[in-house]
Amino acid sequence: MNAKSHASPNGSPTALYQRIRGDLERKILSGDWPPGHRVPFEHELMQSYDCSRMTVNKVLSGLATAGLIERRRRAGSFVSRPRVQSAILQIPDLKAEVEKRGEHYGYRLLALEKRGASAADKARIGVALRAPVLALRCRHEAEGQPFALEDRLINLRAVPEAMQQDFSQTPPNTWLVGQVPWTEAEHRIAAEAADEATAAELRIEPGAACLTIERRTWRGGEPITAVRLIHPGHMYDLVARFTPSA
Amino acid sequence: MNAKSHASPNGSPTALYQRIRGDLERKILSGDWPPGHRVPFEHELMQSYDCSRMTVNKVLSGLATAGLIERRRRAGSFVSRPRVQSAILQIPDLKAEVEKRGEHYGYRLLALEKRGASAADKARIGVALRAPVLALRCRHEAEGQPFALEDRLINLRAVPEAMQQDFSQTPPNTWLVGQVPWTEAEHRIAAEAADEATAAELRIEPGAACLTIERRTWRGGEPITAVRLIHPGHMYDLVARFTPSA
DNA sequence: TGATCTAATATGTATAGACAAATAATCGTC
DNA sequence: GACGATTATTTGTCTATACATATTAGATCA
Repeated sequence: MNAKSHASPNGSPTALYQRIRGDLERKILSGDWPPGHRVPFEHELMQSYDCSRMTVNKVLSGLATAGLIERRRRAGSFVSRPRVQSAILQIPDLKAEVEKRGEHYGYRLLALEKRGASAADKARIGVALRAPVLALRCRHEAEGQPFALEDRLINLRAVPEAMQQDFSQTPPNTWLVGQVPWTEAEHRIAAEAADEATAAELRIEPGAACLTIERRTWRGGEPITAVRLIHPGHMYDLVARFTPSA
Repeated sequence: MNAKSHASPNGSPTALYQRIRGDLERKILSGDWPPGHRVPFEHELMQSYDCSRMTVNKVLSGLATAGLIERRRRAGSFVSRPRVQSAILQIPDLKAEVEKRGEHYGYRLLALEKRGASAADKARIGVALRAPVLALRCRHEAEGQPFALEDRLINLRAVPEAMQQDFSQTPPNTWLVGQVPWTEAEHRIAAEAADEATAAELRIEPGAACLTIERRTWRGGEPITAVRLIHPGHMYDLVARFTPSA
């Protein structure tokens, strides 16, 4: 028996694997199979679809790593309990984002300093006291209007190349993305009132609501960078979308 | 030759698949293999690890669906270009979250109305004009202190059971999670100043910075619910974490 | 030179069979 | 009925093989 004999009956060229996966996903996501429902055993599925166990196994393990089902030996596979409420949060590259909307992107370096890490720096980025760090503060603009303040700390032990970079031209944001690989990241999102300095630099009223995003990244436990982005709350929305089934 | 002969040399019981995957992931995430680098061919890996092609194929396809590599027939597999900056945003179940911290959770239903969808409702949740919706507003408290205002619209055509539910006891939040499966969600995060009513209900100063999260969910294109959560900005942080390698 | 055809190659999908490991169910014993 | 050992079932992993399919590099030809 050869693989071709399993092309779907209607002649569509979809792989059998995809077809089974789609069928099961639909049953689960439609609520047809509620959480806790037992998915057919592998040997039942191989009969239904007239295929080998490897094929249905691949489908079921895939669904398991995607979190749609849970599998227990001897017991079977079960539709997972209520989905965790999670979403993919896209942290945009500001320059690319602005230009994608056809607006003119502007950038201004406000301050740059190489220094030994202070106690505050240490708390923020997690390097040793007096370890070399690069601190910079800059402003992003769209059509001449400030829309984000970036306050960044870079661990120079992890990213020594940062010293060679001319940050008066390239935003650190844009440079670091794609330059330095990371393995872990943490984000913290909060709303705060703008203080005097921030308000002046963003050209908004002191006390106005701002959306702040703090982001820290590591590579194998070593801190890379910590950044704090302050957006005027009214002009910036973060949109996160989630659709199951990669 | 049997499967057992591939137990890792040091006697660890890890599956060969896991070991290969770990090895390759480390190479990629450490930056050892930079973006664009060609991963060894399947036949090369099967020689290195002395295993069958199916095994390395499973590893490589896994890495591909995880987005770490890209595969091209005849050309080979390549480490992906700079990772998209995305993160898993955990939208917590408020009640569970508060109780997890050992604090007393309180809840108060402020308003509940069944009505035909207004134009505003239509814009917000996407149902037809005058379609039946359930609108409710409630407050979440931790240790007696308000920390979130929930303003929700439920599409009664999609979730008729909502009418039977006693929302003066159970937060809609908690009830909907795990009750109604969904396939798509959209989140919008912004900072806003509290208006008079909001400030009174949250017991904060009018104009204080608030973190608002809007969330809309669908099931197969049909709107389920739209919710707006308003948090006093100072007391609520959202933490999102990302670690590659499911 | 440039376009086109051809063969080689790497991945994509699938099969059938094998043994390992975990665990639910059963049976036997006290 | 409670407890413990045994058995059966299901998933987890792996092998060796096969053919399909996309794509590239090289050969061929206009």
